[in-house]
Amino acid sequence: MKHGQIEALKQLALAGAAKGHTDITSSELGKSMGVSQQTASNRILELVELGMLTRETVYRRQRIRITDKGLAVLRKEYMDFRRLFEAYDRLTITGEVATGSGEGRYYLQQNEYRKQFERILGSTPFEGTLNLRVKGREAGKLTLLESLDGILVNGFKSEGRTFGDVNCFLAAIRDKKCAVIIPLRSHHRGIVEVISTQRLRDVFNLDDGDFVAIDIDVSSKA
Amino acid sequence: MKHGQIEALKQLALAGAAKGHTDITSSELGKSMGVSQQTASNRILELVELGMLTRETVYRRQRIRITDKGLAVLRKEYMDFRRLFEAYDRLTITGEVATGSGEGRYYLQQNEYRKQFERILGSTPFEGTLNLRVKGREAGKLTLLESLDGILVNGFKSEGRTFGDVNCFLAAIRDKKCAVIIPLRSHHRGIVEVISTQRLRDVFNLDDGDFVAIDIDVSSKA
DNA sequence: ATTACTATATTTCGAGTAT
DNA sequence: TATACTCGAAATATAGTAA
Repeated sequence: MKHGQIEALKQLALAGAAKGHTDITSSELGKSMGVSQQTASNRILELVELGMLTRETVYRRQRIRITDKGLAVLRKEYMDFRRLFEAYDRLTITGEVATGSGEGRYYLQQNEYRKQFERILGSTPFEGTLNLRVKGREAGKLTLLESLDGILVNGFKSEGRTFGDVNCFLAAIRDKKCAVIIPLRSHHRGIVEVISTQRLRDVFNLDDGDFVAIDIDVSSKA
Repeated sequence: MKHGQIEALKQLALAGAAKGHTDITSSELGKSMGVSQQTASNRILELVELGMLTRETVYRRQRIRITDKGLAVLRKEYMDFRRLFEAYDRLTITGEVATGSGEGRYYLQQNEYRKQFERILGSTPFEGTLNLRVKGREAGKLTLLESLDGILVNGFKSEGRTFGDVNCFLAAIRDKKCAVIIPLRSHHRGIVEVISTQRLRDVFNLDDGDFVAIDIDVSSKA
């Protein structure tokens, strides 16, 4: 099915052919679509041929109704856009508490990062990260999260080393404010790293293997 | 702006370029659009040229983000569809009580019509119509109503005369169930004709010139 | 007025291919 | 692997026009 056909269906629907009927000329339809009368006429013929419109002539105009088949096409388009514009802005990922490599602690000790995390969390961050290992369905959410733009934490150079940009999302674990950090130039490791103002293992008395759900605000921007 | 461009924008948005970014190849985009790699590549170039996308190269893939300008185009499309699928199903028209030509009463005396109106109202209709004259903005609503498909009341022949099809909508005046009838082959006269099981002038003590609001259920179908 | 046909003009596509 | 160029082919739009 061509795009011009869907556009014609849409214009006819907007003119009232979806709920009832519309009496329209091919010139008028062409004008609303930004094409010629001839092209519009063709569209109507094509759509009738496809069984998406019914047509009768009334007072030299075409009385057009969109059939259920035509309506289904429009509804599919609509659903695509709904997915786009009515997507959630919260994401909950559940993971298993795991012991990290100590890398997170090393990063949190870097003053350039600390200053920026402090602005995000509202207070000095604890010098370490909580690592949550995610698997299966939850890993898909992590992939999604990695594609989103959150709060950008700028990289820097220090002691001859390069520290890269970090993507950051505000989040909460059982209403305790925290943040998920995602190094921008790293590959997927199935680990969610969480920072907070306190040591989360202590706050919630967590041990390796405990499952924790984290609510992430994916709408958070710089 | 071409349709192919809007389709490309939509596909990129669905791939995540609206909320964040998507790393995609021109082949992949082409596949999702049902066009070749070359065409998809062209679309991306065109959209960048139009300022609707930003692009950088990451790991031999194109990291694409939709700009606010691109998002505006998608949002406009979405709004068109929303108008289509989230339209009201009630319409209130206010009109002035007027004395009709007596035609309504004549129609209501025809047994073929009476039987069908009785099925619609649930009980025998009163042998007459209440005429409401509508003007200005309200007249526009009447035009809209005339374009909708309601409950079809079939025409017939009797005493050598042809009685045409009538379009009918369930309605209510101050919670009193009634119906609006619209002869299918008549021209707009700025009059809403209302039938009910009782004489509405008596029920509400109406005189010519009184204003009455009628709530019409435009979703009512045969 | 219309619709819609035919013929021509224009656009768009994608295979081949350089980078 | 990619992207993106050229160019011949295919598809599409429109002008002119008949009914």
